[in-house]
Amino acid sequence: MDLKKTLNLPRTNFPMKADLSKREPEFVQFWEKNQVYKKALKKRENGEKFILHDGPPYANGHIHLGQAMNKIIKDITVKYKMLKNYYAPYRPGWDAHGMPIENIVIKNFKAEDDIIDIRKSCREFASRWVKEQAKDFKRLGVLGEWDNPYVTMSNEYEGMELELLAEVVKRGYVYRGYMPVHWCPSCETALAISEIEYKMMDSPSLTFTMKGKDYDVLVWTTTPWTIISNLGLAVHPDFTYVIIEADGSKILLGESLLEVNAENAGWKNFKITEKFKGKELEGVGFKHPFADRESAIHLATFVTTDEGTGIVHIAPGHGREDYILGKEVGLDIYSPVDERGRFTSEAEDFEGLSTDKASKKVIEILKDKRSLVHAGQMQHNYPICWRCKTPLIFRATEQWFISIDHNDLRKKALEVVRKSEWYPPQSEERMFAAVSDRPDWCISRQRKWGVNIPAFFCRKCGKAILEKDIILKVADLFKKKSADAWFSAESESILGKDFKCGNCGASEWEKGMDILDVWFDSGVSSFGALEKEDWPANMYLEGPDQHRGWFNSSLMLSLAIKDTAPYDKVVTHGWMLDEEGQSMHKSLGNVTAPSEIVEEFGADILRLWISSVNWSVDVKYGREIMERLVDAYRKIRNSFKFMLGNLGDFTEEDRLAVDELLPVDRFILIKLNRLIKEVDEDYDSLYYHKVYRKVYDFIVSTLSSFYLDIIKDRLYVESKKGQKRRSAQTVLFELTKNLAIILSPVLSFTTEEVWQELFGGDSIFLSDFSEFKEETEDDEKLVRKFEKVLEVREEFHKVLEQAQEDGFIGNSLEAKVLIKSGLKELKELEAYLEEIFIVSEVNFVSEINSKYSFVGKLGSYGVEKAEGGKCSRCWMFSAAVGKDSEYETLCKRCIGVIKGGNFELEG
RNA sequence: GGGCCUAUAGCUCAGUUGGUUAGAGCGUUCGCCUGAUAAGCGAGAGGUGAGUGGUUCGAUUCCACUUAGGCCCA
Repeated sequence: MDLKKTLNLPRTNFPMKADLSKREPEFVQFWEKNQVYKKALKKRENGEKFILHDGPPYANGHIHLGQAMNKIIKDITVKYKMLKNYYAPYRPGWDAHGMPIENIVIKNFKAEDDIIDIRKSCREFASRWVKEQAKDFKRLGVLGEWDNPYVTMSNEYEGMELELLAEVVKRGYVYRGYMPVHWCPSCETALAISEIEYKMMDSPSLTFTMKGKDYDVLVWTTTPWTIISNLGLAVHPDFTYVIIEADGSKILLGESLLEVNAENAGWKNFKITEKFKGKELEGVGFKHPFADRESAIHLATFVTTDEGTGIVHIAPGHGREDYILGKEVGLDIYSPVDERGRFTSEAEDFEGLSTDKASKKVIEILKDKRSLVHAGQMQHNYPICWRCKTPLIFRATEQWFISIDHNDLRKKALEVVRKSEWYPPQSEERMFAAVSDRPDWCISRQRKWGVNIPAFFCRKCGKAILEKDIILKVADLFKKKSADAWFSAESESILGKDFKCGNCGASEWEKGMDILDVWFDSGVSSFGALEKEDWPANMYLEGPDQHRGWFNSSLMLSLAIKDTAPYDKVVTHGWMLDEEGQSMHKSLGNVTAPSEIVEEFGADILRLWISSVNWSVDVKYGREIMERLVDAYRKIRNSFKFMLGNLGDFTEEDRLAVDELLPVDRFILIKLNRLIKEVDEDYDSLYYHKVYRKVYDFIVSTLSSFYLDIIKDRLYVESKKGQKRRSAQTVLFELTKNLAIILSPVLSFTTEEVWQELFGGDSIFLSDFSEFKEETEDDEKLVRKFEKVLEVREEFHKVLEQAQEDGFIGNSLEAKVLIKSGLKELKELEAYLEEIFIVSEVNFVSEINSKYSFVGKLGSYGVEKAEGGKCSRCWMFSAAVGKDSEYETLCKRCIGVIKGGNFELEG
């Protein structure tokens, strides 16, 4: 008889080779076909709600790694909550309006083309990428309402957005302001904060004097053209200023900047004649270097002594701080520059000049007037347009703003920040700072692709109106026909025939052509995407840039509209970096696309990686990291394969009761139980890398290198349906089932595969998260006992290793072990020590004289050759081998199994 | 320049209120097995805790500065 065939060797269809990139799409189909997302929701429809509101990615290309990470973390979170029987819907969204799309699309159009055609093209472009990205995300295993996402360009959304704008207007937050904004003279538009880049550039750096009654003042600027609009000067109230006499002039400047300016100016002999505190200078007036007016000194704490003269030139139309100070002290907002960056007739002599040319002319004039003291160059981090890379100017324009301080909005927002939950905790400070510092929100854009602001302008006097009732009318229109309807709408039909200008009484109106800032689009997403009863969301989960972005815009609009925050908890993950810790940039060539990873390794590896890192800080991606993950994945997969292989003849009904289990089997169940508890808590705390670490270590240390190794003997050799084997199988069943469940939020594909192999039928996501069972005192005792014995095992391994390296023995079954130890735990488990050590015999002795020995902390150990013959079936050595006349090569145990017919022939 | 953050073995992570020789897993090296086999088991090597200075009897842990890097802002 071929004895090998009488063994119960593992058998399973679960392949060792995962072939993830090929087989994962089949599971995506399986989930879709079986409507797993819907069923999973339905199952928990009466459960407590957990609403994770999706921040909309921008629909202009395939997803990048950061977005993949974001969606995977969300998916893990939602799936965990789902398994815990929360009602946890996940409705993805997309941001579809905005400049990047417009810029790409517009390349196919000419200047004279119809805006409706351009917008149609934008819409098509965005639709296409919404579909592509949905595919990308689904491929990652993300479950959600993919057939019903919210998209900011849908008619419904565009209409809703205007309804909310109407509410914001009604509540008095929106004003028409004349304020300096970053302006791109090339694109002829105001830019949002997020549309500005910075670049080191050469700037002029000049100092010039302005004449006063008793002394002159030395002023510094890096933008000479703004001197045209100079209306004031600023000093720091606490700095010390001096008047010096140099080359026959009396000049005021900051004391700490005296030396550097003296050197620049080439003053040979100078002396300080007077000293002031900045605050003593308030109100002192100086003549503009060439215009016929005076500029007075004001106090401002933004003045620094890093560079310049300590005296800052103020042009309220061309700088934010200048504007704020100007407003405070009552200066005009003077900005004689048109949309192309050219001076208007208001600027008289400079009319028609670009800012660059005006700068040159200003310098010439200063020279002529002997006002220029020093002209140099400096490197400056200068704002440029993200699209055309042209340097930006600050230009005061008429724009629509949301007042951040109206109705105590900022104060309320800061209170809400304190009340909301932030993870990681430092995120709260960051958000607090972002809300504290933000200026009023400029919500209008001079672009084509977006939701139009339904403002009207009086043709006679230019008065602008933006009123609630009118907006609501237009909102209805948008809901039916999309925002495109704005272009064909007749002013008269919206406003009514006799709508008169409150200012001049005229009744002819022109539609405004501005669109809303895209941050307004996404800022109202909580209203657009969530059912009323799901509002506010339990959680927002985005990258760190959203403190200034979506976390902020969403908060402001929710407070303005509903007086409450849109979220209870805000979770931030880190930024995606390359192997060296540098951020990924196309220009650096260190970008990795998620599709590359999915193609080469599989989505489950990507998911495993995300789960393995502490994503609350920045995350590094690299080749070695992935290779380690692949190794880890294989270990996990093979362990499942081994367990499934040994469950081929086992079903739930074959399970033994806990009190029928062998001690080591019970021990493992208790360890599994503890693991479940810890992992549950770690999921709940968002410590996903701890989940990974604990489960993986459990599989590696507790299972693979210990438990699975030692029970092979029982599984393979013992009676097929005997208690010893069933005891181990019972535990294998619990391990397989529960490890699959607790890993399913992470390894969604592989655990589904395991689940189907184990049970077949419904998806793993329709099951429940494993429950922790309270431990008894007996359990604790048993664990302590085994943990002691495991330490002994480790010590014993050292001597076994010596014997094997020396070639004294090969397989550990060739060994007989001598132990000298008084440890009571060891004695108590004496009957199981052969199994635990995987040797043929264990004897307790009072002295060890073996050639191979080791003295450990818990005992001394010796290894000798096992006595008796080797059983050709179970490979253990025993004196009984050869005693049976019928089965000469078998041991007593195996003879019993064979004679009793307690096996099935394999193969 | 400002705000917030990161820095522990090749990699990913632990290190509880400052207290013995800083741990784990992977990888690597060496060995065993060949009944989980493009698998399994064991043992060994590997860290000036980014750097400098300070507080302290004592610092990976607290403070300051520096360096490198990240996000946001100017």
